[in-house]
Amino acid sequence: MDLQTSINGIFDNILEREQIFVNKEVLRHSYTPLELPHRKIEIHKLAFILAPALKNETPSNILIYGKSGTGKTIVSKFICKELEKTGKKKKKPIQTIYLNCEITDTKYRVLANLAKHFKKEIPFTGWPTDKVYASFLKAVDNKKRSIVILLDEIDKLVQKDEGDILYNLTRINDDLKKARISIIGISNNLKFTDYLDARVQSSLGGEDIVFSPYNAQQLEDILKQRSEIAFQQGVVGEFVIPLCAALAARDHGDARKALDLLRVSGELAEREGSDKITEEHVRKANDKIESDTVLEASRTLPTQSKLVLYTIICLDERGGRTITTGEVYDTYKKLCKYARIDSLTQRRVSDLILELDMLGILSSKVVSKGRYGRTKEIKLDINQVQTKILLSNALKTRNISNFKLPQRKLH
DNA sequence: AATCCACAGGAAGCCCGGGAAC
DNA sequence: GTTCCCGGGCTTCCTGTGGATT
Repeated sequence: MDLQTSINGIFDNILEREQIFVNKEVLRHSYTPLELPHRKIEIHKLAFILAPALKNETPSNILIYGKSGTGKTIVSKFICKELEKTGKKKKKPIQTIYLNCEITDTKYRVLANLAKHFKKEIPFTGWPTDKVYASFLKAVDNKKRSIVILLDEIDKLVQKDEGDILYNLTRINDDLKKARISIIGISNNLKFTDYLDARVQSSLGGEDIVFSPYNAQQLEDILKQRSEIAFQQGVVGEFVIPLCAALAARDHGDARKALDLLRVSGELAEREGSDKITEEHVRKANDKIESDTVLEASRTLPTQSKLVLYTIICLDERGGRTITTGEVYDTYKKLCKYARIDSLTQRRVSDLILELDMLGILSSKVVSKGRYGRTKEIKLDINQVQTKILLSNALKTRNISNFKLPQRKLH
């Protein structure tokens, strides 16, 4: 009976306890606030460059640089929205398209995705790329209009050697009779133009805008602005926002990180049933975010990468010398044999280690040991105990937790 | 100064699954 | 069905290299 009554009101109880947040969505990165603090100059510059679109002229292509969490995406999206709005008011058809090149990461997909915005369905794969291009061209050019294409994380395309799509896109106006296309490229990498074709470089980089990282004070302003909408009055402790700002500023002024910190701190406080967010919550949130991202990354790793990571953790536990590629490969091969899984070549494993590095799970550094060759020195950046348990669970059909490291060879 | 280790990491090409077109 | 494309994972083969040792 007692149990019944307490369960009956379970959601009421939870809702009653929600004394921290008013609107949590405000703290997510996808949320666009009405005002973007400390980005006035950039907004004006962008607007100035894009304004010709409203006078039936083609705006210059633009390149936007800046590290992650400096507001590049949000500012560009904001401006595009405004541009469309004004275009509608003035009866000038302007369409803006947002594409993230980390997801849409090949020329085929970029073109297919663009074509989709003009009601042209193109299969995931199958067509020759030039056919997709032609089909996109036809769909766009069926009436007079201005189009602004926002290519986020454009450096990913170049990295994957798909940069020639940029050449096509920057020259597309030559093939168009009615429509006009401008491109805004957004890049995290300041030096990515170095890898571009000189012709693309000149036409894409007509205008450059650099977003510098926020400093701690600016981050504080951003957090203050959002926290006023996000939280109940008086729940945010005095030093909470400065601490979030300081922690994020240390991480190259990443506003996303600052917002995450604040949100997770709030969630932790809420879960504890506390009615105030304290600095302690922020510290806990900082740890939680770090371990969550790493664990999540490890969980979604393909089997072979899991095996490689497991090998490295085992070697690291044994301690002693620094870990090198050759050592990892030897042990990995034994582990594979033990688990009855086909092993990959050293070349491939070397790439897998690099991938783990890029995920922030480990850091590897190429060092030369003189007579004893050149190799990568590998250092783990994660909570090994948790990750090891997670990995052996994920691979439990192979029973790898019983795997014993072979005796260390004497050098 | 020459040698040589133990790899790094580029290039090319294979194989496979997914899909379209004929 | 066959034949064509695309992309991703992988192998094979390869050339390159920093610096301790000879």
